[in-house]
Amino acid sequence: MLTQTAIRNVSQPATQPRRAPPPVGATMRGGAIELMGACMSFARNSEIYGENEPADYLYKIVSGTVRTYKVLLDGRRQIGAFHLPGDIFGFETGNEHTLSAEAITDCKITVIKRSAVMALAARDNDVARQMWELTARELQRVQKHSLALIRTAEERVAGFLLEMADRVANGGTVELSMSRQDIADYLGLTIETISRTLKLLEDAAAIEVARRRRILLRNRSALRRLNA
Amino acid sequence: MLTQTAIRNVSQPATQPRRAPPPVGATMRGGAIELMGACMSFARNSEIYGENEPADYLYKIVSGTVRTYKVLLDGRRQIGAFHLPGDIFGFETGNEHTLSAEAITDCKITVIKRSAVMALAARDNDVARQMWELTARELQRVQKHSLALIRTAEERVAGFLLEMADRVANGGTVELSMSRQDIADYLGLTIETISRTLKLLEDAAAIEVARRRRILLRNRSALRRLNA
DNA sequence: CGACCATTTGATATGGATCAAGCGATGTGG
DNA sequence: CCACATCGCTTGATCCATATCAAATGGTCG
Repeated sequence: MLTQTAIRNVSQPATQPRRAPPPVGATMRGGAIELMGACMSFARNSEIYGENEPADYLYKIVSGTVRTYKVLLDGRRQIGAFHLPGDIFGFETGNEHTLSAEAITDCKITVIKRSAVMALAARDNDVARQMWELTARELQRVQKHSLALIRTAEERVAGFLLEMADRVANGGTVELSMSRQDIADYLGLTIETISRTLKLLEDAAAIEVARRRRILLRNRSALRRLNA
Repeated sequence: MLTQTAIRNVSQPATQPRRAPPPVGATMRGGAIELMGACMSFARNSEIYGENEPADYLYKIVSGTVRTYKVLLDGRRQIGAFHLPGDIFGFETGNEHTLSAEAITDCKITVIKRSAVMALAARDNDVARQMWELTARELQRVQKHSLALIRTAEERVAGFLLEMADRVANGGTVELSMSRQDIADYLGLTIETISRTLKLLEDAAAIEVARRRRILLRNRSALRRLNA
């Protein structure tokens, strides 16, 4: 049984324990940091961590989608990122999370103690380098996203679809795991604008909305043109 | 003699050589990375590096202000960051700069070969750690900025003033080194909106525009309220 | 089948952009 | 030293993209 909360609300405690039980450690294998924590499950819409909580763990997604976000005083929500299988999230500069994280779909996530990684990084500077690269890659993603936020609705949506296509595309098909509200809060638009813009792109034969969350990219260069 | 170009134009070659002559090396001193490059001068509005150029150097500002930015196909310019004395900029994940950098005022900048830092980081993982922290801090700054971009004009301007106050404030006085156009391109607004919003804040007794680029913060909590 | 929610669609409102002067510093050439 | 040009900024009038408000629709799940 899954709790299905109104998206605008603070998510409820889910069927899964909200807090990570102490996971074990980290090691290097095949050039990548292997996370050796417990593999935990998170139910749809459950909180993984909250803003301002101590950032004691790193998270690597095995399956499912995660959103990180911030809620302003007046209730507006800004989604900072969508994380997909393979992505590592939750690392911070300081000791506290600056955003909250929630499971968009049911998720399996490997959790690792941050202190373990830090200790490893202090000894093995290959690990340190990888953490740096991870951070740098994230920096570039956020930088790109912040550029996107000054653009028109059409450009933002086109850019979003191309981004998702790069990450989850199966041929020309993009299967979206997030709602229109999530997309809106990611792009700084409203659901109505998302909806209308998708139709606009469809009318322009750039995409096809097959099922609500299944988008077919019919003309990527048209989308890319909007993205320059 | 300083070239004073229209801000919307590509900046011209200045009196100073645009490309860095090979600087020397890096070392650790007192827990911070000391940049041992040539200390170069850049004239106002001269280019420090361009988007897509190889990122062979890191830059540390001794004096002056720098903007990093990107110009979209249609001519819109987005400023990614303002860098002030003490700031290090120009480090990238990849081998190319993703933004261009220009001197807003005449600048003195210490330049260091990236390869030297990387080599040092490979041996000394204290250096590696510092580079990581630098990147992480930058990530947080960009994340904060991208949050700002979905807000109202008033909130963005208030946030900008508070940010600058933290960085350059002399008591309640903020001396801005950048033009209204720079601020506009940083906040994703127009100069007209910047101007009107400043007046709005002035009418609300939150600030006082003493000289055009000298802003007095009269009521920070009012500004902070806008920034929640 | 029926209820609920996510999404779409339509009508209207509005914040900020755009277009167009006007103004006041700063610098320049006469 | 002043007249004038220029540039950065402000102010005003209008426009437009997107938000907001309000139904209608349709997919999903009990």
